[in-house]
Amino acid sequence: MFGYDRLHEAQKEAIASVLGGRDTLAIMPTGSGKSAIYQVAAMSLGGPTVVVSPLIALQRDQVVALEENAPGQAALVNSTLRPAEREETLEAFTEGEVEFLFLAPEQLAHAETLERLRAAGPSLFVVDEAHCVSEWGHDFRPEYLRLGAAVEALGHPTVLALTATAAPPVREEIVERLGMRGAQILVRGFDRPNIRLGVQPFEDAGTKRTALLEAVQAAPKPGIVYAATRRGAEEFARDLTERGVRAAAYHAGMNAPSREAVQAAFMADELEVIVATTAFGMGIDKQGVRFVHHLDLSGSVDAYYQEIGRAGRDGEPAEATLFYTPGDLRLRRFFAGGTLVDADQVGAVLRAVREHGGPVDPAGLGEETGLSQTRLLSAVNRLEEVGALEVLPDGEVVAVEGMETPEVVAQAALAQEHRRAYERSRLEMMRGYAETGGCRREFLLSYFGEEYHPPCGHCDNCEAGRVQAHPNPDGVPFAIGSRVAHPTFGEGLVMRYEGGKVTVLFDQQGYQTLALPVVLENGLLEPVGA
DNA sequence: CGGCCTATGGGTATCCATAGGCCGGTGCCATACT
Repeated sequence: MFGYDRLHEAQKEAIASVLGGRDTLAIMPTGSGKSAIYQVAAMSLGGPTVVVSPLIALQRDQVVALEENAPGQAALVNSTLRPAEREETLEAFTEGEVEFLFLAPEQLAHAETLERLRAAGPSLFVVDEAHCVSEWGHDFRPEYLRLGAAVEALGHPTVLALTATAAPPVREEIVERLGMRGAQILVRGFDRPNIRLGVQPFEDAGTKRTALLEAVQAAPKPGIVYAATRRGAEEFARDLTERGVRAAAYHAGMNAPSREAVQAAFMADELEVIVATTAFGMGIDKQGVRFVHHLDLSGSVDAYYQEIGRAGRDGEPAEATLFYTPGDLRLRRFFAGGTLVDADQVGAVLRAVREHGGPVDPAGLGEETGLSQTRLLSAVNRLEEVGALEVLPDGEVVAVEGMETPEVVAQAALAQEHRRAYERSRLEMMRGYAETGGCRREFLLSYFGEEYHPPCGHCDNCEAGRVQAHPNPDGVPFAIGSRVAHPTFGEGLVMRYEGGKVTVLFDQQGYQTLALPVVLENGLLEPVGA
C-alpha cells in the first residue's frame, strides 16, 4: 500500500510492539524508515491516527508522501487553514474518512479540537521528533509538556514516539512526560562509521574562522556549516561567497520565502554550502552531504550528534569537524541558563492563580504579575512540576488545594535549579567532547549509552595514535551502565571512564565528571541496588 | 556570561580609563493591518 517491498527487523519489531498495544519509543536514524512504522501500524489498527509533528513544513511533507500511496487518507490542521477548511478537515477525521491527522502540539490546547479528536476514537497517537518534548517543552514550546494530558484526554490510545537521537535522560523524560505505560524502548544504529570525527582547537576566534573558511573552500561539497548566531551565519556565508564558494545563510530571522529558496537551492545542489543556525536541519534528508563543520560548538552532545548526522547519509566518506575555542562556551552558557524566574515571580504567579479561584488561562496573568509571557509559562511549568498547579488539557490552570506557599515556591525554585544544572552539565559534556584526548566515536556512543570498543581508527585522536585500546572492563570499580550513589549528587548512572576520571549521569544534577583517585580514597560512590 | 559599544569624567595627552547597557537560538499561534 505504501510502496515498501519489505520491512527491516527494527521496523517489524516496532510495529509488532505497537500492534501488541504497547506504548513504544523508537530511536532510529533518519532515513531508516520511521514513517513506515506508524503508517503500517496505523493501517493495521482499527481507529484513526493522530500524528504530532513540530513543524508545519514537516506535516506537509508527510501528507504529500502519503498522498502518493494513500490518496485522501491524510490531512493536517494548523493556523494556515481558513476556518471553513479547518472545520471540514476535523469533520472528515471525526467521520472516519481520513486515517491520518497531522498537527503541532499547540493545536491540542483547544478544548474543542481535543474533544473532536476524542470523538473520532483514535487508536494510535504518534509523536514525531519526540526529543522536542525534552528539548523544547521546558521553555520554548511549553505545549510539548502538555502532550501527556492530551493523550489522557483522548482516552490513552497507543502512544508511538519516534526520534533519531535521544540520550538516556531524554528517553526517560519522553516516556514520563507522554505518560507512556510499560514503554517498550527500541534503539537502533547509532554509529555512523563513515563520518570522520575531528576537533580543531584554536586560541582565538579570528584564526579559527580563517581556518574554517580555508577548510570549506578546499573540501568536497556539498556541506553544512553550523554557527551559533544569525549574524555569525550571515557573515560567514558572505565571506565564503567572496572566496568563490556558492554559499548562503539560513536562520529563523529570514523571511519564509528566502528560507525556502535557500533550502530548495541546497537540496537541488545549486548551493554548495549552507551556513546555518540550529534552525536548519529537521526533516532534511539529503544524501550526499560531504561535511558538517561547526564554527561554534553546539549546546549539547545531543544537538551536535543530530547536526553531524546530516553528513554522509549515502554511506560514502564524510567529515565532521568542530572548530573550537574555549570562548565559544560563553554564549552557550547564556542559552543554557534558560528563562529564569526567581522565587518571588513563582510566588506571584501562584497567588494570582489562587485568587482567581477557578481555571484560568495563564497567558492572561501578565498584568497582575508583571511578567512576560515566556516567564509566565516558565513559572507555570515549574509550579506544575512540583504539583502546585494542575494544567488542564486546554492550557488553563487551577491551583491544587492544601499546599503551603513558601514550601511550594522553594520546591519550584529547586526544580528550576536542577533543570539549570542539567543543562549546564550537558554543555560540560559538549566541552568534554571538544577537549577529550580519547576516541571521539567512543565518547559519542557512550554518551548515548552504546557500548563501543576503541580505537575507531576514524577520528583525529585515533589517527594520531593517542587512543589506547579499551581498558579491561573488569578493571573499573563500577561497571558502565550500573547505578551508584554520591553523598551530594544523589543517585546516578556510570557513563564512561577516561584519563583517571569517571563520568556519572546523576538523576538530579546531570552529567558530572569526577577524579577517580579522589572518589576511591574518600568512598564517594557506592553501588546501588542489585 | 562576557565581549563589544557608547557615554562620561578627567583634564588638555594628535584622548585614555572606566562604568554601564546591550545582545544572543529554536516555532507555534492570534491579532491587526494592508
